[in-house]
Amino acid sequence: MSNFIQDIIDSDLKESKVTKIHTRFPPEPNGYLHIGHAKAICIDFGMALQNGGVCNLRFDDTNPSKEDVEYVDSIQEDVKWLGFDWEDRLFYASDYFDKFYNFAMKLIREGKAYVDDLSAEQIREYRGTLTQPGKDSPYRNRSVDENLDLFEKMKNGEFEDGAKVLRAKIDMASPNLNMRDPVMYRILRAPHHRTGAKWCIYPMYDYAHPLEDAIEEITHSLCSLEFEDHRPLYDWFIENIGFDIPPHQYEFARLNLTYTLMSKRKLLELVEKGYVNGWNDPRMPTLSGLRRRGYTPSSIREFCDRIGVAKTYSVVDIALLEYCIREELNVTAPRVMAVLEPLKVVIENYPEGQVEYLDVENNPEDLSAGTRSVPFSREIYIEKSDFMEDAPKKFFRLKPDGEVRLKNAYFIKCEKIIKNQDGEVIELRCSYDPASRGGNSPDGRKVKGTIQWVSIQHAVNAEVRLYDHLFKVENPDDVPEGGDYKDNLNENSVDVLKECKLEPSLKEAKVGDNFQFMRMGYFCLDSIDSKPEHLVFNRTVGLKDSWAKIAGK
RNA sequence: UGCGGAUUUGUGUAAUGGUAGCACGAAUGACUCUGGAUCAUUUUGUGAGGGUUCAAAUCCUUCAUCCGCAGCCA
Repeated sequence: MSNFIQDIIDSDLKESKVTKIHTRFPPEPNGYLHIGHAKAICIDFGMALQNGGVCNLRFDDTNPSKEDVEYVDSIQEDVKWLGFDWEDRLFYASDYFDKFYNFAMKLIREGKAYVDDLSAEQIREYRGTLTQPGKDSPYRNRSVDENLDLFEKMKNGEFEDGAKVLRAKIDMASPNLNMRDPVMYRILRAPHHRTGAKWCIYPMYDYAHPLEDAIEEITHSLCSLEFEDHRPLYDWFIENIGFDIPPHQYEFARLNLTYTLMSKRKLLELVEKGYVNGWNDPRMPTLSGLRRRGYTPSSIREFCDRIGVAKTYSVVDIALLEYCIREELNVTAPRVMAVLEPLKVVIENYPEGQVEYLDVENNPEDLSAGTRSVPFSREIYIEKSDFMEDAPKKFFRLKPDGEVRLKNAYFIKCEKIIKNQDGEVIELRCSYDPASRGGNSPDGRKVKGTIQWVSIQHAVNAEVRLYDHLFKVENPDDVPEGGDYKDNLNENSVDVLKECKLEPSLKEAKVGDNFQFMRMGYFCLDSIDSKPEHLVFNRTVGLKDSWAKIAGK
C-alpha cells in the first residue's frame, strides 16, 4: 500500500527520526464498528504491519456518559474478525487517568493551566467567534496554589457537575479556536465501566489523546481530517508536558460510501427506533451487519486497499465494495441450485417414480472443488422468471415450444401452460430429451439458455431475504429543507421470500459458509434466525445481471 | 472579514519538472452448460487566469469552488 502516510514513514525511517513504527487504533466504546472504521483499522494496523511495526488497540474511554462494555466487547470481536491482532497491547485511556491527573498538576504548577468557574454558556461567550478573538476569563490569573487546591477539590467531588473546569492557559486570541484555552477536565459524576466511582472528573479528548499516544510511545498517530485543526493543540500538550519520544499526528479522509450512512449517532437512532433490527442487521454498514450479510473479512480488507488513503474528501461508490465480495466469492463459493420463486414443471415423458442422481460441478472456477450428486425427477421447480409466455426475441429461457437446458440435467421443451382463474401461470407441462442427459444432446443442437432447477420431492424449504441498499438515494443526508435522512430510507431494502426451494445439499449449510445460488447471487445462512427446521438465507450480493439491463431497456 | 485543509475522467486513486496511468462503473463485441465468470476493445480528466522552464498536474502568483472548526463529545 502506497500513500502519503507511507511516504512520511519512509522519510522518517530514512532520516532516523524513528526506528520502529508504532501506531494505534483508538475507538471510543460508544457504538459498533462500521465499514468506515474498517478503513481506519486497515490503515492503523496495516501501516504498522507493512513497516515492521506494531499497532495497539486502545479504548478512548474518557466519557463514561456515552460508553458501555457492550461496545468494548463488540469492538474487540470485530477487529479480530477483520483479521488484525493487537497481541498483548490492549489499552484503555482510563488506565492512564492517574498519570493524566499528575500531568495536569504539573501544568498548573507551571502556570499553564487554571481552574475556571465560568459556566459552559459563559465559556462559549468568552471564546469569541470565528472572526473575533475571545477574551480572558476573570479566573484566568488565579494563583498556582489556588488552582492546585481547586483542582484537587474538583477531583475529590467537592463541586457540582459543571461547576468548574480545568483549562489550558494558551491564547484566547488565537485564530485557531482550539487554542483558546481549551477545557482539559470537566466534572462528571458518572460511573465509569472500568474505574467505577473512583473519578468524578474526566479528561477531554484533546488533552487525553496526545498523552495516551505519548505514554504508549506511538510514533504515528493517524486520525481523520476533522482533527487537523487540533494538531497544534496536540503538539502543545506534548511539548509542554515533555516527552522523550514525541508522537506526531497525521490526518486522512474518512470513508464515505454511496447509499450509506456512517454517522454513529444516526446508526444508533436507526437501531433504537427500530428502523433496522439491531446493530447487526444485514443492511447496516456495521462490521457485525456485514458479517451477518455474508461479507468476508478479506473482501473488506481488499476494499480498504483499493480505496486508498488520501486527504481529499471523497465518496466511494458502493459498487466497489460489492465488486470486492463478488470477486472473492466467485472463486471460493460453492455453486448450488436454489429456486427463489418456484414454478412447478412436470416432465410428462419422464418415468413416474424415477429418480436419477446427476453430477454437478461445485465450482467451475475451482475444479478441485469437485462435484456432487443432485437428485432429478419428473416434477421439478424452476424460477418463475425463467418462463415467459410472450417472450421477446432476446429472452433465452423457457417459452412456449421453446427448449432450454436444465443445468447438468436434460433439455426440456415447454409443451403446455396451465393457468389459474386469474390467468396466472401456475404450472408447465414439458417434455425432455432423454438423449441429452448431463446437459448435451448427441445431435449437437444448441440451446441458448441454461437454468437451475430443484426436484420437488427432494426440495428443502427455506426463507430467503433479499437485501438492497438501506437508502434509496446516493447521499442519505441530502434532504430538502426541513427533511430528515430517515425520509431517504429505502422501504424495499429487504424482500423476504418464504417459499424458496433449495437442493437437498443445503440442509448441511453452516453459519459462515458462503454459497452461490446459481444465477441468483451469493448467499449465506442467517446466523441469528436460521434454524434446522426453518432455514433462513441472506443474500450477500446479487450476481451482475445483464439480462435485467436488456429487459429494462 | 478568521483559521486549517482540499481540487486529476462518472467514482476512487497514481504520476513528486520529462509519454497523464490503474481500478471500479459504463458501452461494444467474443466466448460460455450460470444472461455469472473470462477475454478483447472503447469512452471521458489535470478548477480558472497569469508567470518560470526546452519541458508544468507537479514550481511561483492571483482567483474560484468545496469541506472542516465557535461541545464541559470524540
